[in-house]
Amino acid sequence: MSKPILVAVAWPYANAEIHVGNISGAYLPADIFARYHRLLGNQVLMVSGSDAHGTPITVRADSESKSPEEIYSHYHEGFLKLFVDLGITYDLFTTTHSDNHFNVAQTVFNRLLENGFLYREIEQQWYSSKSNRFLPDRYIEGTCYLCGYDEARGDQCDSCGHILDGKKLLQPRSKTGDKSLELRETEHYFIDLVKLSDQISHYLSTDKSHWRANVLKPSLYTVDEIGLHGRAITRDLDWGIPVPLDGWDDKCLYVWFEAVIGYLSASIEWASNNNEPFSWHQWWYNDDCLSYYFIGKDNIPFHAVIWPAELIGVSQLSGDDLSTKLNLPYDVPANEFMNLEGEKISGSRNWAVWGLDVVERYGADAVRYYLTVNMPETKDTDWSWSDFQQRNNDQLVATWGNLVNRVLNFAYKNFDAKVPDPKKLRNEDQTLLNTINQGFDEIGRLIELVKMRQALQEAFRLASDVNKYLEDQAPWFTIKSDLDAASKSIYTALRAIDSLKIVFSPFLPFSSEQLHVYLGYKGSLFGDQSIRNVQDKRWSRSLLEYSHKGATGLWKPSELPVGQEIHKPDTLFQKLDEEIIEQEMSRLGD
RNA sequence: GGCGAGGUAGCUCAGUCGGCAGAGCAACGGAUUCAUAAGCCGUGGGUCGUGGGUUCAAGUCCCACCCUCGCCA
Repeated sequence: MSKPILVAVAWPYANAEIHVGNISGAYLPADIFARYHRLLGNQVLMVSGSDAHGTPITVRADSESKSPEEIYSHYHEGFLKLFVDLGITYDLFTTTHSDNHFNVAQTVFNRLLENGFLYREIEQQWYSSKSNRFLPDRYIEGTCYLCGYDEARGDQCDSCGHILDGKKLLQPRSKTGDKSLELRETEHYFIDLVKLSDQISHYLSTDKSHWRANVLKPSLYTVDEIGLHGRAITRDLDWGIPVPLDGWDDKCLYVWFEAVIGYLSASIEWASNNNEPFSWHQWWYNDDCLSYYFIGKDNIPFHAVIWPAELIGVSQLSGDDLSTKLNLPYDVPANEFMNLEGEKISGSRNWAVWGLDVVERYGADAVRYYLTVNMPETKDTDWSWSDFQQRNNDQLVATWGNLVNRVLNFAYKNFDAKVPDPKKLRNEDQTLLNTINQGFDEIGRLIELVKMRQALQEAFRLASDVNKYLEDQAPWFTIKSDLDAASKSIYTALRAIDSLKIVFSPFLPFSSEQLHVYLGYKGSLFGDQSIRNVQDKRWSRSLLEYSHKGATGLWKPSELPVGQEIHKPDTLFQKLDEEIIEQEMSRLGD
């Protein structure tokens, strides 16, 4: 039975490059999950995009004398390249800066307004009479009203550490030195989370036993114990999505409100790009669809509370008259953070391992491997270069890479580069194959529970079982006296690695594809990724797509044909010299 | 200060319903050679942060405290 699965992945904010912590936290587990479900034959829709709007991007644009669009485009292009190089197979990776997303976000706003979940309120904000605009707190500096430090930021004082009310700063000025600031009243729309809080509470209390405690507990606590309060969803800002009301077009939707709508808008865009404009209903108006949101822990409140609130409040998009309401998240398997050499990753201090950089130097699968065995599923974990080098050599290369190499080489050299005919298999052969067949169920179950590190560990256990089997059978010995026994052993080992190729493929897709070729298969396990440019009414932009067309991989044990030709093998993974530890360490820091 | 997460082998981490402390790597010993000096067999290694409590039995449940990290005041 083929099931629709929505794989919703955190939207990277387009004012910084992606580092290994971001990858390990959200993008990689999502890809493993999506690839596995595609191999099972489920209908996967994996979407995300660049989060392009908001104040941090305008701040950066100002400081670099560029337009916000230039900033966002620069990082967006880098994201696309990284996801291709690393094999993160989004069916669509788009952007919030698109006609489609503007339309959907504005529709959501209007719908919430119609349904009575928005209200207006007047608040005070700093206004620059020099540049004739409101300035968000992040733009403001001044003297701390608590400790007198004269370079406090609008949201926090770096001297005394207190969170500040930006409106109380003494001698306020903008980051660019503008002192013509005054408090002015401005009106904004708020989402009425109080009105929605019973439904959120009910949602979070019903059938959530599969949710991680680090996601469910704080969310329930916020809703049931602290209580929700209304939140402003508009800002005085010109880089963003205009509020779709007469007289409000100088204000924008607040970025936290509109970016999460991207999951829905990207699904709609995907459907439209594929000329099936309503096919997204299958993932959004369908009780049978399971939607998984892969995010980091910093995003939990937005995905476990606010996004469900928006969906409940919207109920259905205007004009849709269907038997179900918009689907709420089935699971939000948020990960903790990955640190680097024991310290928090920090782009500004150059304390980071950048995705594009590390994939270029060590290859996608080596990086995917290390990020999976070290995935912060239950607590913060640490990227250590010494650990990376050792695990690469002692596990990835030694256990799996070497197994493939020894089996393929033996068959290539001693059996005329063909899969030998085992005739009838012995008990010990069948026992090994049975063990591996059971591995499909066990590893699949773990992936479905989003326990990726345990799943990969099980896969390695199977590789180790094959190594043991080879030691027991010693075909390099029997081939001298009993060719039939050696044939049975090598046939069994080939079939075992052919199965393991599938088991490893969600984690290590590139090397599995390579092994697929070495084993003499035509075609590929997965489909293709491609980047292309599209022309909106207002903007030209690029997006990343994945097509599963032509993919032949299936989540089931090998049926390796006897006599199939084996290609001359080469190593799947490279050993790393100890020197890289020192080299990489010296790159860190300023 | 409040909330949350965490503290288990040299390192990275599992540990479900309370039932004889586990895995991988590292270390040490052994047999072997098809393979990227790889793989295989075996061994050692722990006051489960500290102190109390409940229990026939506590890494696990309860209380207090110490330390680390994060979020919020």
